[in-house]
Parts: sequence; structure tokens; C-alpha cells
Amino acid sequence: MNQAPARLRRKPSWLISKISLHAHRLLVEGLAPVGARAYHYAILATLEEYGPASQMAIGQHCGIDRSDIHAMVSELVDQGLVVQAPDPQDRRRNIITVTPAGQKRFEQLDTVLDEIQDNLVTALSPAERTQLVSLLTRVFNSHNPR
Amino acid sequence: MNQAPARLRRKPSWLISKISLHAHRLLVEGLAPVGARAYHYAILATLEEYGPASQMAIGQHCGIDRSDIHAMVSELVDQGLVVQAPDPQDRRRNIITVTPAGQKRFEQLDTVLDEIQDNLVTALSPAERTQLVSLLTRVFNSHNPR
DNA sequence: CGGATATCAGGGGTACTGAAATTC
DNA sequence: CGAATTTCAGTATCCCTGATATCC
Repeated sequence: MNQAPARLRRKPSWLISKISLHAHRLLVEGLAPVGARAYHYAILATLEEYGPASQMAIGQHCGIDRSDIHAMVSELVDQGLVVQAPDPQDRRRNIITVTPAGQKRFEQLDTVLDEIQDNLVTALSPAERTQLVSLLTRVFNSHNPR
Repeated sequence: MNQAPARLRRKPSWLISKISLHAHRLLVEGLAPVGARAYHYAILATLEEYGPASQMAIGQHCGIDRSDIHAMVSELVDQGLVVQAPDPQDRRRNIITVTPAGQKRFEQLDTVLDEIQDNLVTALSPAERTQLVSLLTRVFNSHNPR
């Protein structure tokens, strides 16, 4: 794949797809030793930033499908990292709250994740990394308006 | 997802993964009307650039797994876009060759793909698109050496 | 023999659709 | 009633492992 055709190598979607796949491998490989998954971090980060939230809200914030949220949250519940409780104001909702153990886990995963990011963009200088994130953020925002 | 937590939005791997997912949706949506798949283009582009090649070689060039190549190439054979013939020099190999119809198809898909790229990075200026591709290429190359 | 190629069977993760049950 | 939330069943695609047959 080092010799991918120029027509492919020039397409942003192809580059992004291949880098995304590699990033996924780095994540799996880096998180396996601590028994975590990337979406564990995404859910914990959402709860950290926005406080206790319904499963629907978590999914909307970090881009997880409604059908997948339940199993993912259940894994965190089983590990004692979050607790689930019905919302007394609206009994359709399950309110998910981070436990102290979940808080510690989040900080641990944040460290691991940052190391993985370093590994992923190791070829770029600090200034270039900032620029890449800036460009990617604008592309992302243009497809996720407001 | 417009309001993803900052901890997530800052991670290159998260941005790339979400953009990759969106790019995939654009590809599926853009290629469905012409009955094509992204890997059809990847295979045709490889054959265009390197000439007739074995399935193994195609897979290595454009990053398709050895187990998946056969079914993908068969789709192109069924559509009359490529032909398959055993290599007389090495009868283990199936040499895949683009047909005139495949050549036309490749040019058609190239146009469609370029429109999708424009759509994907529509938020960026021409200079910024070049810069993004440059940064992504360096990240890609650092993980696919030589 | 070792090594490479093609092929197939199957697993696992991810994204998604459709539908049901519950509650507002 | 319509709409929102949770939950589950099932589908599709992609990436990957393992095994087999064939051939160099």
C-alpha cells in the first residue's frame, strides 16, 4: 500500500479512510491492555463535560447510534464506572452518571489516548499537528452544522 | 454531535474517524446511482496505473485484504469491466486486466469521485485542501514506510 | 521441502433499519 | 393522538484469522 496509485493517494477521502483504519488499530492495541474501548472514553468524556445525561443525549453528543448506546453503557455499568437511574422528571429517560471510579478511569484513559494521538501524528511538528486539527475541525463542522 | 465534548473534538483520531464515516456515507450515496462501490474504483485505479496485475498485487497496492479481493474482482468481472486469466508464467496467479468498458467506467467513476471530494472538503480553500492532503499524506506515509 | 497465491469459511466490530414498549 | 426514549432483532459492510489447495 506504500505504492498506492496516485489517483487514490490524491483523494482526501481515501487518505482519511486509511488513516482512520490505522488509528482504529492503534486504539484497539493501546486500549486492550487496560480492558477499554474507544467508545468507553467517548461516553465518559461526554458525561464529564455535560454532567449526567440520558442515553439519547450521550449518543447525540458523541455520535453513537441509538441502537448501540445501550450495550455500550451497560459495559460501563458492569465495570462500575457509571450508574443508571430513571429520570424522575421523565420516566422514559435513563440518566447516566459517572461514579468516582469512572472519573479515575476517564483520567487514565485520557492519558492513554493522548499517547496514541502522539503516535498517530508522530510525523508532524507541533505546529503542523495544530494545523491538521484545525483543518479537520473545519471539515467536520461543515458537515455537522450549528 | 455538533456539541461533542472538547476532549473528543481535540483528538485527531476522533476527528479523522468521524470524517471518514461521513466520507463513506458520501461515497455510498454518490456511487449507488451508478451501481458502483468505492473498492471498484480502487481496483480499477490500480490496474490503470500499474497495468494488468495479480489479485495479490492489487490488494497490496490499494490496501484490500487477500480474503476480500476475490469477491470484489468477481463483481468487476460480472460487469465486464475486467477480465481474469491465469498467468502462463506462473499458474498460481490470476492476472486481472481492464477491458475498454472498464476504462470508460474508471473515467466515469473518477469524475463522480472528484465531485464527492469537493463536497467533503467544501469548507476549505484550494490552498487549504492542498495543505490538508499534504499533512495527511505525511501521516499516512509515516505508517506505511517505503 | 519452503514459500507464494488464490480461495473459502467464519468471526468480530461498527453502522444502520425497523419495530415494539413505554412514557410524555 | 403524535412524539420521544429505550430496547431489541436483524442486516450490511468491512477487517481480519485460519485453513486448504495449488503451484513455483
